[in-house]
Amino acid sequence: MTHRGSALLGIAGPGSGKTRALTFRVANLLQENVRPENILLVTFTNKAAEEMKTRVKEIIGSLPPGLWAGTFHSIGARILRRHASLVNRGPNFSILDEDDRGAMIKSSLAALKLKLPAKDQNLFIKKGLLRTILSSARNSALDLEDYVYTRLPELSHYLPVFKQVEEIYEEKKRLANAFDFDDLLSVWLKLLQENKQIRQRYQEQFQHILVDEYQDTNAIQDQLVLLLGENSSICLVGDDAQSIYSFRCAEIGNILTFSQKRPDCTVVKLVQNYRSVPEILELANYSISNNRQQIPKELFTVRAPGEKPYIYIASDNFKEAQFIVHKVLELYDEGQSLSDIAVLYRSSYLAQDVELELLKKNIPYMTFGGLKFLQRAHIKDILAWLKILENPLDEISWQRVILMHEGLGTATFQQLWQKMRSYPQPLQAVTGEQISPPRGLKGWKSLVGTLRQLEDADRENVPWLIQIILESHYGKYLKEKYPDDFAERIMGIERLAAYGSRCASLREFLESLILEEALIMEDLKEENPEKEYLTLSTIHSAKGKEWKTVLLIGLNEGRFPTSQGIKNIEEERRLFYVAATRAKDYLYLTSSREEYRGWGSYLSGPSSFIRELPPHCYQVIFEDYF
DNA sequence: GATTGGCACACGAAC
DNA sequence: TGTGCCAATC
Ligand SMILES: [Mg+2]
Repeated sequence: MTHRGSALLGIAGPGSGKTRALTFRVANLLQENVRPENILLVTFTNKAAEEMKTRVKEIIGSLPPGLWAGTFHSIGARILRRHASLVNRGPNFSILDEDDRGAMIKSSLAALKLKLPAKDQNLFIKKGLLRTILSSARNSALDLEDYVYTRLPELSHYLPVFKQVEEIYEEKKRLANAFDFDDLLSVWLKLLQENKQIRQRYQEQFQHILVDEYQDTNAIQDQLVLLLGENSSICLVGDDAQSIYSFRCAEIGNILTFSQKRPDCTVVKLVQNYRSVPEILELANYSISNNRQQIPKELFTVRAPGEKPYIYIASDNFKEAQFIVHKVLELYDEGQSLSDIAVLYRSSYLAQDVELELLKKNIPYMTFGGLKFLQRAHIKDILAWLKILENPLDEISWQRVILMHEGLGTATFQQLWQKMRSYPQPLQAVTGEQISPPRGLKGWKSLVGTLRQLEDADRENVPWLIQIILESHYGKYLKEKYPDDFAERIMGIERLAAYGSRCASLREFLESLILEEALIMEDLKEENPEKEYLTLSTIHSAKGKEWKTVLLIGLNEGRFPTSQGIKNIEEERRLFYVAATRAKDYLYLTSSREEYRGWGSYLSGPSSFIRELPPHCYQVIFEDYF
C-alpha cells in the first residue's frame, strides 16, 4: 500500500542553508501535489514554523491549508486534544508551565510527607531536584527506576520517595485535567505505541516528515520520528556542533546514530557557509576544535574576506555596557539598521546593564529569551482567571484566584476545593451559589460576581475578558498591592490583551502563549513594522537566526562558561560557537575585568573561550577607545 | 485561620 | 534583587 519512503539526514554547519533546504523541500512537495496534511514539519519554535510557512507561501504563491507545522510539543498537544478521552483528559486540558508544575510537585511531596510516619516527615529533598529528576527521566524515555539507577545511582535510596511523589503528581494532573510539557511528548508517544489504530492512522497520514535542528531532539522525540516515519520519507537536518539543549535532555547521539536506526538513510554533509565572512568562521572553527566530541568539520565560506572579530575588555561591567551602546550608535551612524544588530549573552541577567544604557540613550530594543513575562505575579493572576474559564478543574488557578480575595486563605481554599471538585461543573457550582465558604464571605461574593460576568461574556473575546477582570475588584486589589509600579503592570496586562486580540479563541491564546512566550513581542512589531529595534537575546533564543553585527557580552569566566557549566564545558563551547556564527559581517566579543552585580564585586578574568583563541584571529580594541 | 514581617538563600538556558 | 519560607501577630 504505502512504500517505504527514503530517509535523508543533512548534517551541515551554521549558515549552510539547512532551514532553507527544508523550506524548499516542503514547497516542492506541495508543488508535486502532495496533500498538505500528509506533511509533518517539525521546527524548534512555533515562530520558526510560522516563518517557514510564510516562506513556502512566497515560493509557491499560496499556502494550502492543512500543513502540520510546529514544535514537537505543539503537535503533541494537537494530537492529544483530538484523542483526549483515550489519555484520561478532556479536550480542554491545561498545559502546565514550569511554575505550575513546580507547585504541583511541591504539593505532591507535601501530601506524601503527611502519609509518612512521624519520624520520616522531616524528609528533606533539595529544591528543584524532584522537578529535574521527574522531567529528565521522561525526556530520556526511561522510567524513573531505570533513570535513577543508571544516571543518579547515588540517589537510589530515595527512589521509593521519587516514585510515590510521581504517582501523586500524576493523579493530581489527571484530576486537574492538565498535562505538563513532558506529557505532551511522552503521552503522545505512549498513545502511538499502545494504540495500533491511532498509530497506523498517523503513520499513514504523515508520509513526509521533516525536522529542523535535529541535534537538539531528546530520546522521546527521536522515537516519535522513528515510529511515525516507519514507512514515510524522512528529512532531518542539524549540526552536532550546535547542540545546546542538553538541559532539556537533548542528545547529540540522535543525529549521530540516526543512520544506524534507519539503514536506508542517506547522510549528506555540507560545510559550505553562506553567512559569515571568513574571519568570523575562522574564529568559530578554532574555538570548536577544542571540543573532542564533535565531528571534525572545517567550514568554508563563499564570502569575500571582511573584518577580523574584535575583542574589548572593559574595566567593569558598566563600562562594558557603555561600550556596547556606544558601538551600536556608531554602527547606526555608519548606516546600519538597528535591526541588523544583536547583543547576545549566556544568561539574561547579563543584559541588565546594557538595557539601562539603552533606556538612557532612548534606543529601541526588543529582548528575547529569559522572558519572565509569564512569571510576573499580575500576569499570572490574569491568566489564572482565564484558565478557570477554559478548564474549571484547574486547581492551581482556582487557588490563586481564591487566595487573592480578602478573608480567604489556604485552609478555606482546601475546604472549598473539596466541595467544588465533587461537582461535575465546578464553575457553575460556584456561580450558581451552590458552594460558599465558612468565612470570608465578602471576598467570596466579589469573586462570584466577577466569575458570573466572565461566564456570560464572549469566551473567544480575550481582551474583553481581561477588561472584565480589570474592572472588577481585582483592579483595586492590584493597585493596592503594587502602588509603586501599578501603571507598568497595567501596561503588561494590556500587552497580554493585545496579544489576545490576535487569537481566535481563549484556548488558542493560552496554549500558544505557554508554548512560546516570545509571541508576546509580536504585536509590538506588527503595530509598527517600519520601526527598527535592536535585538537583545540569549544565545539559546538566537538559535537559527543571523545578524550583520553580533555583540557577544559577558565573556567572563564563571559567566560564560557559567560556573555550573564547567561540568559540560563542551556544550558551553558549542553555545559560544552558535553565538559567534550568528554574525554575518562583524563580531564583537566583550568582557570586563571587574564585575559589580548584586552584593559585591568580582574579579573573574576573561572567559576561557577568549583565552583559548589564537591571538591572530581577532583584534583588540583598547580600553580608552571611547 | 489569615496576614504580615523578617530572614535566608540563590542567581541558567525554555518547549 | 527578589522570592520563598517560617514564626509572630491580628
Ligand atoms: Mg537553521
